[in-house]
Amino acid sequence: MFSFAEENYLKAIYHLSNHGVERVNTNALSEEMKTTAASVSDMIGKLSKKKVVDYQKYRGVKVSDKGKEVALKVIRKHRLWEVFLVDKLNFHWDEVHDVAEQLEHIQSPLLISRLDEFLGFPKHDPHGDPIPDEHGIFTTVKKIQLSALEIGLPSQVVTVNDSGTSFLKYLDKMGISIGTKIQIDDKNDFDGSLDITVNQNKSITISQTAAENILVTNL
Amino acid sequence: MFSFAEENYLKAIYHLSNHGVERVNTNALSEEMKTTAASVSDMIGKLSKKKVVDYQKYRGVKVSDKGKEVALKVIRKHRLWEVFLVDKLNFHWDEVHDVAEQLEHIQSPLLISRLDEFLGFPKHDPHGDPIPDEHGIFTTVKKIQLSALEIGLPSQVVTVNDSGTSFLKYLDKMGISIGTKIQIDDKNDFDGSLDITVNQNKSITISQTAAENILVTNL
DNA sequence: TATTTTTTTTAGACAAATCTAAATACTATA
DNA sequence: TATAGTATTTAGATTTGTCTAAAAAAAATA
Repeated sequence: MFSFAEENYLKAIYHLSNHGVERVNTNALSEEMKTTAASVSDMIGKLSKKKVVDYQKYRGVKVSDKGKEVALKVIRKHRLWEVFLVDKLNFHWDEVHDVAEQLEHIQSPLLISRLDEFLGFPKHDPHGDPIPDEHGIFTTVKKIQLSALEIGLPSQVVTVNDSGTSFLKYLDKMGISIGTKIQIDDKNDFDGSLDITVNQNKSITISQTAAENILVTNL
Repeated sequence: MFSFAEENYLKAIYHLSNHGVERVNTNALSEEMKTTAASVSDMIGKLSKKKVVDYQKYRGVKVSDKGKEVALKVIRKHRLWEVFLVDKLNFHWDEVHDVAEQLEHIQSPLLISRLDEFLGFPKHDPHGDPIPDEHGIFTTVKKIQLSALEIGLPSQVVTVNDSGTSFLKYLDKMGISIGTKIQIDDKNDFDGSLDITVNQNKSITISQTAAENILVTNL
């Protein structure tokens, strides 16, 4: 039905458009896909002909209802496989992305429903991102950047913005993972770094960059 | 390193050449791959340039040492995934082939070694075929076609030659699976069918075709 | 051994996904 | 609003894997 390349483009468009709301421009997409603007133009033309994106020349692109459905199916598969890798095969959360990028293209509805069941119908992947159900429905909690949290308010880590290995390893070292309770003790204005208390027992300082990539929810 | 198509060709050549012993001719390969002889010629040329097959024009092809290694890796992955599907996701043995054909191309040595461990280092897939270890080594038992078994000798099913759904469903109906004990009571010369006793308690008659596709070992 | 039949290879084309380079459209600025 | 600069698209090529049709080689048969 859809090639790997087409599925990857749909996923990227969906992602960059904030779940299909805004239009995505060609250059942003070429950067995300690590390819040229010309290639993006070509592919968007094809996707448009297949009615999975709404495309207006020079005006960017967004997924159609059908395209959103395809994108969500791929995302569902990606995240379920990530749970499998971490929960069953003892992968570390910074090791799963590349493998899941491959596994997400396996075509077999039966496989995915059985995998979902085998994993106990998880609602979130190892990075805290929600897993859409077979109809593409998923729940979101209201989340803010840790850097935007008020001093003194208790919060809990729900997800991270950067799935790169180096960031995830940094979080490990700091003792921060999905579900970790965090409270800001003080903000250092000169560099934006934050003094925080982790799980009510450990005080550390983290950079502004790190704090912007940690998303928390108020408790 | 190798495309899906290349991996599939190597696997087919290895298979048709009886584990790389004999030369495989173009037509046999085109039938196996469900493609044209011209396409096979093209692909063999590419594989030959990559030194994974030994190719002589008009004289057929066989895998080189390097090619055998690649083929065995793919076969190992295919069979491990089949075990996963049957043991963990409750697939039936006639449902696993198509999905495993996709999963066998996932590239991640870590994934495969972890999967192997998770499955308890299985030695055989659900159809009774041996699973090569990470070095491509696997053990075989001496097996003969059920149709070639002598009357009266006890035997046990080790594998089946035809992994098609209809054959596997037929075996289920007959109460035959990997490990089933079979003894031939009589051979009917006019059509080659066999009267057999299954697991020492059930007498049935099976066709010559079926008997040729069931491989047993003497007990 | 000459001829027919079968098998295999070559030639030329096509679709998918990509690229570079050039052309075009849009945007921002003077 | 004309112009410079940026973003986007088109044109033309390339690679991979496939195809059909034709040519060439090998095998079978008379």
